Amino acid sequence: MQYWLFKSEPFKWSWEQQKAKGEAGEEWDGIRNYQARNFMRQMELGDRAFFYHSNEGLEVVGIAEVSALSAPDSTTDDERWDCVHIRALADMPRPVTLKEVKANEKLADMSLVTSMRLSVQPVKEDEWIEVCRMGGIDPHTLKPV
DNA sequence: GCCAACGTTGGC
DNA sequence: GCCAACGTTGGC
Repeated sequence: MQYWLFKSEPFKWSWEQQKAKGEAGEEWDGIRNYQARNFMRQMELGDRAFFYHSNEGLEVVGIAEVSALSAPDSTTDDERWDCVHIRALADMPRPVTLKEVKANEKLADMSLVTSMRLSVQPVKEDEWIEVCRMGGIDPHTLKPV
């Protein structure tokens, strides 16, 4: 399994809206960046992802999973762009802020810190575990700890 | 609201 | 293929 991070500005598409979609999940449309698109093409069903609120909030608010493989983005006719679907799995019992991530030496190489503007990012396994620990969630059961 | 970082576009 | 201009992202 691979790990990822999706950024969204909450006034455009929030974690609350994502959760409201439930099991059905939702298309992660609107990505117009090659790097982000390429990461989505690498995703597999069941890959886990952090849901991060940018601009407002600036924190990881929940955990989602990839629920559909990358396919043409329905919001454009431009063949270059495709995207996955994701489904909300669990709230972060304690949202992990960007400030906390930056303050944690173990997360110094995390894309959230080093590639600030990238909206879909890979997360290494040890980073995944560390952010889960900070957020008070068990990375396996997704239950609060 | 500002502005730095950075990706994309287009002229040459 | 270079690089200046421009647009967008996102933290502050």
